[in-house]
Amino acid sequence: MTKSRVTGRPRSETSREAILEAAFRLLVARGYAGFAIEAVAAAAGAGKTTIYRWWRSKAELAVDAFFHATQAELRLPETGSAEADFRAQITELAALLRGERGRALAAMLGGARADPTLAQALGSRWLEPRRRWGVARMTRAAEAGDLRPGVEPDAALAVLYGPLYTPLLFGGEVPGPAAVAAYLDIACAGIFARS
Amino acid sequence: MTKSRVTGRPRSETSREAILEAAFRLLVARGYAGFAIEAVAAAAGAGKTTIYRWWRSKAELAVDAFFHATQAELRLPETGSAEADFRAQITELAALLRGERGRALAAMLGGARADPTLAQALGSRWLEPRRRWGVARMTRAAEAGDLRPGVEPDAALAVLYGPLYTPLLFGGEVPGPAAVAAYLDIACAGIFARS
Amino acid sequence: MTKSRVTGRPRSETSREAILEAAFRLLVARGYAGFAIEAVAAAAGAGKTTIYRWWRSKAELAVDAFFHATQAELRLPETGSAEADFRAQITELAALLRGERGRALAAMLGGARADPTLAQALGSRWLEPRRRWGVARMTRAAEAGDLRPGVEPDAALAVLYGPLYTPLLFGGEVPGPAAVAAYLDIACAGIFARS
Amino acid sequence: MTKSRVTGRPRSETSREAILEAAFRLLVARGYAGFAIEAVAAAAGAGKTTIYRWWRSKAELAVDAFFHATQAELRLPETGSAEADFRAQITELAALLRGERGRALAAMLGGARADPTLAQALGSRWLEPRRRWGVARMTRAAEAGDLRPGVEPDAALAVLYGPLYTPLLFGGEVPGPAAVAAYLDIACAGIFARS
DNA sequence: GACTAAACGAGACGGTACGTCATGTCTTGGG
DNA sequence: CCCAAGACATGACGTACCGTCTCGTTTAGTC
Repeated sequence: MTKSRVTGRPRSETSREAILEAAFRLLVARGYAGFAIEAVAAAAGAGKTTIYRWWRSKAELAVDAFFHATQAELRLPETGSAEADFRAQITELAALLRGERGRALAAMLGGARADPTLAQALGSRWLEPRRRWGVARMTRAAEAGDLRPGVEPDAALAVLYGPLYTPLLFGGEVPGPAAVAAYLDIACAGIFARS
Repeated sequence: MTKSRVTGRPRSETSREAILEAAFRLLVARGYAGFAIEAVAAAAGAGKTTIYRWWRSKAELAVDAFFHATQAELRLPETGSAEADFRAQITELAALLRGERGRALAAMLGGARADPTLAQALGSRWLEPRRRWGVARMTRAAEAGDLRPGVEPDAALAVLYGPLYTPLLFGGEVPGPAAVAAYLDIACAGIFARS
Repeated sequence: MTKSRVTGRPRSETSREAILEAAFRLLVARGYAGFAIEAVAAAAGAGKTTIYRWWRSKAELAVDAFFHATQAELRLPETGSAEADFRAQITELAALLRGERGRALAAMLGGARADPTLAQALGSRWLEPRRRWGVARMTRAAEAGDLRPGVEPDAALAVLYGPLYTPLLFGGEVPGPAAVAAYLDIACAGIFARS
Repeated sequence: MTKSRVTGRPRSETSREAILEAAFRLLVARGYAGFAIEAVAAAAGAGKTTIYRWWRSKAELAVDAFFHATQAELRLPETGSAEADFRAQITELAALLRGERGRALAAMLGGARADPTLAQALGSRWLEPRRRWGVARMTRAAEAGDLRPGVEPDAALAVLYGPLYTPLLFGGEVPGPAAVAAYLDIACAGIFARS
């Protein structure tokens, strides 16, 4: 239990949101390089001190800004068919990555190489929840006998999600719906048993 | 036809190599963030001018340093079986990425998000040659009837290579030999026809 | 007629004294530079608001703190001999300036250059009363025929007090008793008629 | 003999002078408080780095700026009469202190209380040379029998110069020619023997 | 063997952003 | 209405690199 703070001026919610929104806009518009704390402060009409008070690093701020804009927007579906669930989720994810959020995520992924704390934050807040759902769903599919024999959940997830993220590395575009469907056809053929 | 330069002191090969080696070492040791031109110059015992004379940007220098260390080390194999060729090449690539070169490449991939010229340089010098070989090999396999029906070469390559690069994005480790084999089993099952 | 304030919590005398004493201690210990409002508030266990409510500027607070510590400690003597009176008063003043109060005064004199309100406050509360007494005493001495011919009171006071304060300007120490006596010998020889 | 530097781009004299002049102007116009390194850099069209490269502190820069504007303008006279020498030098000094240079010096004297290095710099570069000349001249006068008996050089100098500097402490004006003459009459009467 | 001309090391230059600090104002809940 | 606590916008601090520039010094080939 954290000791609840009772004295002093409370944190300004207005300022917090202005900062997160300015940060997200800068991230989208100018990439992680142009994402300077001073620029965020100026754009948000906030002081640098306020930013440093609440976010320990550029990394934390970037991740928070991303999630402030993304929220719980992504569904983690659950139908009868594991293949349908993964296809739906990945298709939706691809759509998100093709938009502003994708630009922001790509920008952060760049910064993540230079800043391990950003990599870790992204891993624990973005990747890990999806991964947990994926492993669980894949395991249930295995128990239901829906996977081809010898398919390990980890490897299957790598094959399903890897092709989606890779273009972000080399500055390419996230694949469009047709390309996603095409690679999912292949990946699913390798993973799921056909009745 | 550019007029051939005949007079003046010729470029110092010693200096060029010292710079490339210092750059590579810094890239590996401190990531793209710690990869400062001033630091490279100091480590190489060179002047900043010399670096800026021969490399237009950090990006170019980084890429050159990477290839100076990597050379033509990667084989693009050619046996009777497309599947065997891809598995061999990807397994070898995974081994390279797990070493120093992988660290350097990961560092550059980070910088590439902030610096489009680096992304482009990496794309054209690293990714594209491999991709060309991959497309050609995949096309020949298709013509030989080795692919499952409906498999497009682009999508197949995405499924083969994507899982390898993705961990670089989130700060993870490049998969080890067993993990590579496991995901290749799945990917190949989706791509190649079984006799 | 000011309307007497009847409602609300009355001003805390405890807090007022804690602030003045903390201010004086900081002034002595760390000079005008280290004399930060935040530091005073922290040392006094007070809020910054309380300080700003009651003192309009650092200058006012410093002067108040100085006089809170000094009070009416300095006698303005009155014997038969003007020379004796001035020597006594200046000797006593020198002793005071060599102690904590001198350190505080010196600190404020520094701030006074940057802050005219402080200079003015010091002038009107510290210098002017002494000066008034000095002019009056000197005038009476002139009327009594105790001054050398042509000696103007203002100039005489400048010669008497100037050597005392000057070392504060250049970071030197206030002169000790012997040095004070030595310069007073000279100054008095120039001012007072010898019977 | 300092080792002469032979490599690298030589220091820009243009930049050095622009900085010193901007610093002096700011010192005169806005006091030591408004004398910010950033403001100097902006006004001089220089980078902050350049200032920090050549001046270790605000203090050093201020003192250098003052002397750059003052140069060897002050004569240290030498005639037959010690009294005439001192009167000439002090009268000239008073004139200087009443002008821009006086404003700058006053500003620095304020800063000196907060910054001991400034006090020291001023002491060693401004006060000490004058003091050395004063002690030497006074000693020669003593040997020539020109001083009243019992007059110590240090005390005599304090009486001569103290009244000139003291007004700087309390924000007052440096005395005008008439006031200087009046106090010098008194001081000299106490110091010099009359034939 | 002197001359020419480009490359070299060194490092100073004007800048930008960093993360920290103190200022003076404000906004709470509690006394 | 006062108080403490502390968040807020502002703006200077001193540092680290950026990419450009100007030096004096090699180090070839050409006359």
